[in-house]
Amino acid sequence: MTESLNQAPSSERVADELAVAIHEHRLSPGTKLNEDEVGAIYGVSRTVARAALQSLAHKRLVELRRNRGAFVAQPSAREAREVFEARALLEPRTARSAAERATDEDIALLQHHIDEEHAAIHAGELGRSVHLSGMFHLEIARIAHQETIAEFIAQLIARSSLIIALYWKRRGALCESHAHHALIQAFAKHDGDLAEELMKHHLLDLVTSLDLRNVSSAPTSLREALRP
Amino acid sequence: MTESLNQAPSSERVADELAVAIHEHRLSPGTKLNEDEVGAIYGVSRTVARAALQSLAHKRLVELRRNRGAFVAQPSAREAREVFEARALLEPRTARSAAERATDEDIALLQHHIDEEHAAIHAGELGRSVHLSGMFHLEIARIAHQETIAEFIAQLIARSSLIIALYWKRRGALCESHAHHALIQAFAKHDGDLAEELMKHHLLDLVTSLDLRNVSSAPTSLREALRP
DNA sequence: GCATCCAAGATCGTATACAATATTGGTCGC
DNA sequence: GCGACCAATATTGTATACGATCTTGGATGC
Repeated sequence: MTESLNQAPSSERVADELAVAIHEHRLSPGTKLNEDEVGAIYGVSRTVARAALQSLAHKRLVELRRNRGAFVAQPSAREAREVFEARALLEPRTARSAAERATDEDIALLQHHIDEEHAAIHAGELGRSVHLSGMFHLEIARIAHQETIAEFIAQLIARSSLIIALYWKRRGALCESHAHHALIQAFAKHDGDLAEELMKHHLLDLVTSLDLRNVSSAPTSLREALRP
Repeated sequence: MTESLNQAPSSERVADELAVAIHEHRLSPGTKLNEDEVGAIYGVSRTVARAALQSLAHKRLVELRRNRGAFVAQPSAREAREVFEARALLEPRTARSAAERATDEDIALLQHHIDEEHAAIHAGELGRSVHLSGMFHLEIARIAHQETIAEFIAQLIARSSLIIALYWKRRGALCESHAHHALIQAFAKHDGDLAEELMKHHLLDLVTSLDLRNVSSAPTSLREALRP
C-alpha cells in the first residue's frame, strides 16, 4: 500500500512557487519571466518552465505575448474594478453559507490565519501579510463547501494581490484585520445574515482603498522598461 | 501597416476546436484524448497538442491523470450542482447590467443567436443547439461589459454542456427558447429587474431539468471502458 | 481453472535540438 | 549629428528523442 499521493506535476510546483512570489509582491507587475531563467532557478527544463508560465497565464497572473515572452500581469484600472465586482457577487453569499456551516475547527483555522497575518505585519513582511489576508478569504469559500466558487475566488484573490501592488493608496492598513475579526465573530454565532453583510462592506472598503482614477491602462510596455 | 493580428498560438486553435467538439457533444464525457492522436488530427506535434490539453484541463473541460493521459471531463453530480449555483450567483445580476445598457445591435445579435438555435433544433443538430444556447448566455455577459465575469461564465457554460450530456432528462426541450425570448424582450425594454428575475428562474428551470439524484460520482474509469 | 507474476507494448513526462521571430547594436548615407 | 537600414544576438515556437510509468497479454505454478 505505497502512497500514490504524489499527484503533483512538477510544472505545477513551479507555477505555485511563482504564484506565491507574485502574491507576496516579490515579483512586481511587468517583470519579464524568461523561460530559461525560470527553468534554471527551479532546476527544470524549459519545457516545464513553459508549462508553468502557461498555467499562470490562464490564471491571469502572467501575460503571454507571442514571440515576446511572459510578463507578470499588470491589471488595468478597469480590470481591477471588474475583479472586485466579481468578488462582490461571489463572496458575500459564500460567506453566508460558510457562517451557517462552519465548525469549531473551521473557526480555529480562520483565527490561526489572522494570527499569522498579524505576526507578518508586525514582522514588517507586508507582502506576506497580503498573501495571508487572501488565504483568509479563500478559506471561507472552502468552508462553504463550494469548490467551484472557491476556485474562482482563488483566482480573483491572486489578481487582487496584483491590483493592490499597483493601485494601493496607503492608509488604514489595519482595517483589514478588524473586518476579518468581525467576520470570525459572525461565524462563531453562525449568523449568515451578518457574515454576508460584513463581507459585502469589507469588499467595498477594499475597493475604496484603491486609487483607480489613475487610468494607468497606459501602454504596459512603458512600465516594463522602468522595471528591470 | 501589415496586420499584426495573428495573435493566435496554434495550441489555442487546437484547444478551441476540441472545446467546440465537446460543447457540441461530438466528444462524450470520459473519452480518452491521446496526445499523439490529437496532434496527428490537427497536424501539429505532441508539444502543442499537449499544451492544448493542459489549457482545456485548466478550464475543467478535460481531466488530466498523471501518466494516464487526458480524458473529457465527467462532472460529478455535486460538481454539477456547484456549477449551477455559481451561475445563479453570477448571471442574474449580469443580465440586469446587460439589460440596462444593451444597444439595438446587441439585441439584434441576441435575436440572431436564438434564430440560429431554432434552426439547429429543426435541423436535428441537437449538440449544436446546446452550443448556441450557451453562446446566448455568454453574449449577455459581454453586453454587460464585464470581461472578467464573462470569462467565468464562459467556463461555467462549457462545463454545463458536459453536465447536460451526462444528466439531462429529456422533457421540455423548448422551454429554453421561450426563456431566451422572454429575456430579449426584457432587454428591449431595458428592464433590469425583469431581466434579473427571468435569468434567475431560467437557471432554476435548467437545474430542475437535470437528474442529479443519480449519484453517478462512481469511478469514472468504468464509464471510460464503455465509451471508445 | 484460477490467480500471480513478468515481460512487451503503449503512453506520458521531460529534456534537448532546431527553426522562426523579435530585439539590439552598429554602420552607412544624408 | 541624425535617421534608416541591416546583421548579430537573444528568446520564443515547435518538433523530436529518450527515459519513466502504466497497461496488457500470456506463461507459470498451484
